[in-house]
Amino acid sequence: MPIKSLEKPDQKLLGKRGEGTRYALLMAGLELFGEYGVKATSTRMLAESSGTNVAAIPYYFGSKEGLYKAVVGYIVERMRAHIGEPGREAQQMMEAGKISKKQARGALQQLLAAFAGVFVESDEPKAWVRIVMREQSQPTEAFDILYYGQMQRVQKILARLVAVVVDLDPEGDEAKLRAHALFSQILGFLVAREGLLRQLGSKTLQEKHVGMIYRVLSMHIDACLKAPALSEEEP
Amino acid sequence: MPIKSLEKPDQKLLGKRGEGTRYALLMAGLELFGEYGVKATSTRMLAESSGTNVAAIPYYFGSKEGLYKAVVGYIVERMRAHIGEPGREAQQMMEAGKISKKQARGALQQLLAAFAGVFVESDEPKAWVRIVMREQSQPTEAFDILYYGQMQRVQKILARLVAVVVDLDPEGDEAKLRAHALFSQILGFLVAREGLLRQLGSKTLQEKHVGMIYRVLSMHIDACLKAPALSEEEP
DNA sequence: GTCTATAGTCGGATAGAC
DNA sequence: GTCTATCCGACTATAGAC
Repeated sequence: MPIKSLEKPDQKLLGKRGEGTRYALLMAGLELFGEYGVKATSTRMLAESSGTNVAAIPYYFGSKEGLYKAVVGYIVERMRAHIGEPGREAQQMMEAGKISKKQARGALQQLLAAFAGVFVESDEPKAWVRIVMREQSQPTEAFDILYYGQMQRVQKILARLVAVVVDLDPEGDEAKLRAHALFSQILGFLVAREGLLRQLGSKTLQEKHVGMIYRVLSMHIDACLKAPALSEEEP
Repeated sequence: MPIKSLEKPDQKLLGKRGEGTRYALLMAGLELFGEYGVKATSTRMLAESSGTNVAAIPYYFGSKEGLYKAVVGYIVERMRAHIGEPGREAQQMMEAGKISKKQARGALQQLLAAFAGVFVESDEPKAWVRIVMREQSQPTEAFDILYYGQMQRVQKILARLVAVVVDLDPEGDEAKLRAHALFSQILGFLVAREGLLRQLGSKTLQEKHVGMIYRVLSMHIDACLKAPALSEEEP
């Protein structure tokens, strides 16, 4: 039984008969779509991996693509649970009124560390992260589900926190771009991992590597936030 | 003007009869494998796009996978031509003897700007970049061709330059990880572009965005390089 | 070297038994 | 709700004409 973490078997969903099959397909889709992509994952693979049969896919989800979209919706749901909390904290702080630079800096470190946890943490990138990345570089219809479901909120929070620290317009391009660059530093340890591992001469990320990655990222983030505002354009 | 189309039709390759067909397939593969991935690209698509026929693929390359490997080999060849130059300069400087921190800092900025040119520049990420990224996150047999063909060298140069600037062991993990983090900041504008574009409220990257991205990246790189060495482990 | 025709396989979706 | 059997289209690779 492979699936872990994101895939907490939600017992509430298993009440009705048939929900077990539905859920099993969802989990198999999460794993296989992440590993091989939608096109390369056959309904037969899904049926075997889930312990069901090919006919169950059109029955529950209309089609293979329907299953894929349901998987993406499930990812959004679970993302909320995982990185939602530090995000909510930061959001509440900002909405509650003024937030100091120091607080914003701390919130950024915390939020980005949460992402680093997801991206760096595990030996093998989690299947759902791969799905998200694939949608980023080659968006399908399902990208909207991801973006409006969760990503947009995270982007906004990051940009606003950066804006507070560096004294920028939170709606301006510089805040957005700088937030994106910060986030990218973390992302790189996920998407360009294979090359990194070869350079480190290791098959997987060792604990010593992970520890140093966290420290390097924290230091770099801090350094970047010390850089002053770039654009002083008059309106 | 940084990097231009990887796809320069090399006339020298078109001498013999049949080389035109071979080359046409190579170009079609570059485009279609980048756009859809290997599995999702059919031999029919390749034949139509190249103006040839399906039988030409096994004839020249043995199989569709053979064509893919040939495409990856071609990418390495062209990468050498493009980002090779600033890399060679930096390498020669280092091999020639001592290199000052200021020189190393300049070389890093130059080298990373060359990558930014490739990654940020065009509206649509070039097809070959997508192939490289796909191999990073889900390496196939072809990854070796990429890694030992070009990437390894770039990694080494970046790590050594970082080591000079920050006073680190060029073979140590910190230099490698910090170089990787710097590179990632640039990479993020390629792999997470869709989300960024939505945040910017734009269908494509505008010129004003590109300009600001360059400035932000340059500033961030400089800021990160000012951060002191982290590890002071005794041997 | 090029291309058409075709073999042989595997894909997704469906029908209908249980 | 579940599952087997099956349809039919799309796929890769090959055979063989030109």
